[in-house]
Amino acid sequence: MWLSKSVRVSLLPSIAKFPPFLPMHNSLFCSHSHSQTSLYDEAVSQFNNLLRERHVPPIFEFGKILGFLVRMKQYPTAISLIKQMELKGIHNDLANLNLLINCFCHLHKLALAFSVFAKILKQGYHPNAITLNTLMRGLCDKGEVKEALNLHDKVVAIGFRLDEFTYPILINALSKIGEIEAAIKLFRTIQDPSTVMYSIIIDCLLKEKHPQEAYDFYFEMVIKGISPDVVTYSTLIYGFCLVGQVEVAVGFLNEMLSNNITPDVYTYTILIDALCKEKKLGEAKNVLSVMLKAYVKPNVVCFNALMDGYYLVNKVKNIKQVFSAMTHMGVSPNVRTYTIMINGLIRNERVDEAINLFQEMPSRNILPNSVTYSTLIDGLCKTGRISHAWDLFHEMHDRNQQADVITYSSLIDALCKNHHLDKAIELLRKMGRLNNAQEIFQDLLNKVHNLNISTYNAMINGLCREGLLDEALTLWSKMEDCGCLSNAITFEIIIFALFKMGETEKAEKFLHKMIARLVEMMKGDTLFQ
DNA sequence: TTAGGGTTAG
Repeated sequence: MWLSKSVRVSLLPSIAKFPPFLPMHNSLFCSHSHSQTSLYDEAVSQFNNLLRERHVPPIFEFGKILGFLVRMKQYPTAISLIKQMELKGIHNDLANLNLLINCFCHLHKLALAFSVFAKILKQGYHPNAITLNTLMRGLCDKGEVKEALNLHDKVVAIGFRLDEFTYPILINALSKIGEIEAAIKLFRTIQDPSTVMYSIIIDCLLKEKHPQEAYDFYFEMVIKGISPDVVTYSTLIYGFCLVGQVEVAVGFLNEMLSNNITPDVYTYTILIDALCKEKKLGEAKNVLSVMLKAYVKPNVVCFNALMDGYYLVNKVKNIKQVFSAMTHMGVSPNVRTYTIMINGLIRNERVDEAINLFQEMPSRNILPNSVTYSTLIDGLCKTGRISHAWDLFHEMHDRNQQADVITYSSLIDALCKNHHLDKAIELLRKMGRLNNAQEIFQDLLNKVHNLNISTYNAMINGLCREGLLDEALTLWSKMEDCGCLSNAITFEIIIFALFKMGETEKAEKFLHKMIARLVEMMKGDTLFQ
């Protein structure tokens, strides 16, 4: 009921009036002739020209170029150019030193970032809000949110004035680590929260599935006269689609249109993705044509969402159409495009085509990541091609792509089902060396069921041999809980391992348990096998 | 010239 006023007439019927497919030859969307590389080369060569001038040009001339390189995410280059300036005896100003901090932060080299900060202080510059905001963002990006908050508290305590950019950084960081209460608490300390701050809180609440609270924040900002912008609306549309309230999302879309806020590529992509996930491909396509008519160029994310949708409804043929439209518009596929295609082909039982696509990736300069590997490994496992999956598992390891709980689960599941216990144990051994071994092991426990006693014994033995005694005992409990009672071999494995690890007390307990079980079985006139 | 929020894959 609380949303009835904001939900206007559904836009979907009006979208449906648009023609079914799009004019792909629109020259406005074709790729530009200036490549990123040439702009980069141009910037570096201009910088070198500045360095060669007889009279040192104003520092901000260097700064302009450095700023451009930072926007292009060319952090190592920017760092090396700043070093060259210093080698020539040109002193950087505060702006350039801030920029250097920014580069180190993006490369997660916080120690170096802080050493520049020390240099700023040593040279007698007064750090400004940008300096501190950049450092705080660097800490947050590295997961050191507490340290960022400490830094904030310290500088505020000495009377330093931060600015409107500071709080979005901190609130967002708290939100992203799930500390929503702390995020809201910090938000409430700010006198005049901005649209950005409201958007962050709304986004977080919706992602944590608290639509009512999110709506309350939205309502509060409107009442206070703080206008929601295209990001706020896109966030609301995304979040309400996420909690399954698509009609509310459409209401927000209508509201943003009547407030003359133009949807951008994010807004349209969010809608296209939501419709695709509901298998409403016709409507998704219509949103795409509305988008094109509004001269908003779809990006790779948008095409990826659409392709995933087509696979979901098994329309493999349409993928080629989308793929060529994408290429025609100068949008390059990325690793997710390939992963979506590989996954879609597997879902449509076209594993060989998926393998071909996977093999084509390096020639396109796109390297498979752990999701790509896991997707293909899972497909191979499910179609019984275990040895190929096993090879890929080793390949991903060699190429520094970390296997995770999903990769291990697929493989262990398949190996257990196909009686390749030796290999399952080899995996358990690898798991033991991982940070998230416990998580993977829990998942494994959920997956293994209906195994027979010799399978359990083999796995327990494997775990014991690797010194993973806790895991072995957990598996033992699970086995007994499942009604698969230990036999003499099970006890022997566990008792031997416990003695070997010096856990004499536990070993003796097991010994007693074994004897008691033996007596019990003899009483019941059952042979102890 | 430098700093803040929203979209896609197993």
